[in-house]
Amino acid sequence: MRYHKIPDETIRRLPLYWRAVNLMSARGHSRISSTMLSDMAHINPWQIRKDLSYFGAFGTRGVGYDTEKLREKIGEILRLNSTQKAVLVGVGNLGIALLKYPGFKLYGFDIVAAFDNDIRKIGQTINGITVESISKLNMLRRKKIFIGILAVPSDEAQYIAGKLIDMGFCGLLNFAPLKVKAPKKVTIINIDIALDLARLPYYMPARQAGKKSN
Amino acid sequence: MRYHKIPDETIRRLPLYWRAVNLMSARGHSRISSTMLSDMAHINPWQIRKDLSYFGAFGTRGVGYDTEKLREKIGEILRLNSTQKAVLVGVGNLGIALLKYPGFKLYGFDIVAAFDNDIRKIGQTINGITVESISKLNMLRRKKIFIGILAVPSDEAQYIAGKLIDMGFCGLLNFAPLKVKAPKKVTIINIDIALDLARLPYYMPARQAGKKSN
DNA sequence: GGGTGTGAAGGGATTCACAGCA
DNA sequence: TGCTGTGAATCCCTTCACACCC
Repeated sequence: MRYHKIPDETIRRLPLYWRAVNLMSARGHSRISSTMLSDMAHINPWQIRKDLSYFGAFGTRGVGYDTEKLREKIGEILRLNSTQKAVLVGVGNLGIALLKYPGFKLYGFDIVAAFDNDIRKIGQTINGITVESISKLNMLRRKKIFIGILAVPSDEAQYIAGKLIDMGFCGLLNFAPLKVKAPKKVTIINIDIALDLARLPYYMPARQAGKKSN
Repeated sequence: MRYHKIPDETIRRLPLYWRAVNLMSARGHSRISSTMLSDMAHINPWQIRKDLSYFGAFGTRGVGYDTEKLREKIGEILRLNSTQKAVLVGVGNLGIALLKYPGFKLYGFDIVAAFDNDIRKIGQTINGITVESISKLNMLRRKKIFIGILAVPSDEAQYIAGKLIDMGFCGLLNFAPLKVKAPKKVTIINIDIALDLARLPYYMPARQAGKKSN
């Protein structure tokens, strides 16, 4: 397969494969087939094969994929093979949960600093990170960090995002429930918890969802 | 437009419209056009019109949509017009953040109970909710609650989900990074924070993402 | 004129079916 | 035989263009 634009959906699935392959690697499997991956990631085997084939043919026909090679390859594509430093802004309830969240490590993410403008938060140490004042964001300039996690209130999100972008940040994970405006070179991934929850009742049986509350 | 299957993507966008319409309603606009909605939700006007048209024609040509009517209608489709009771299981850092999260209210969600199996958590009151032991989940049976929010560790998620489903829950919001197995009648929406973050470096300029950490 | 509603066209992603190779 | 790799077919969603009605 040559000269093909890679579907966005494929990129969305790759982290799933990465996780499955890592697990298989940890379990000592040196070979892995698309069917095994399918069982772990809950994605059709042909979908997996097609996704992987966008990046070249690194399996062996009749055999499967070499676990380590596949791990290395997916990591290379997603750029997860080396540690990614990230910065958290907003140390509220959500921010604290993120600072303590163990799941980032699996993908090589490391939150190395945290900022807040609440005087009561500044100076606190959470999970080894000491919270700094937002006015000290500038101290990041020479640290070559490009990923920011925004856990600030909606009305501050745009302002903080702007500051980070000015400082050279080009990847933001935004938890505020609004669309942050940014130049095209900056990638923003939004996680809006309530928005996802909001479509749950639609899929539920009518009798159970949407009852008048008594 | 008749007899059309409604695209899943349309359902995914409806909460966005709901939020925009509510905001316009609060601001006192009695009429709203697809262009105005577009500005707020950052979705093309023709996409909005098509999405809405799947459910009938409730705009007025040459004029736009009646704000209240549209609000009522979208709320009816998503079943957000009446308060939705939900239950939280897992009062760790993330669980606490969710209990205090103000964003659910906008969509009419109300967390009415919280459960954990950590003895130190049980009895604590967070945001007006007293944490109960998981062994007391049964007390929900007659309360007619059908939505559960799972903020438990991965290795407990499947077990807890099973318990809730046995009790008649049919909508789950799962934060554990794994696919929970459930009968088809149960809808599970997954939010996997790290998974979303994991594709950020892919979109970033090569020079900035994936550098060997020094 | 102005904004909605919608069939039709276009574009993308998924699924299929099978060729190709160990 | 077994499993990957991939063009082709299919399906689904988005976008367009314009009919329609205020």
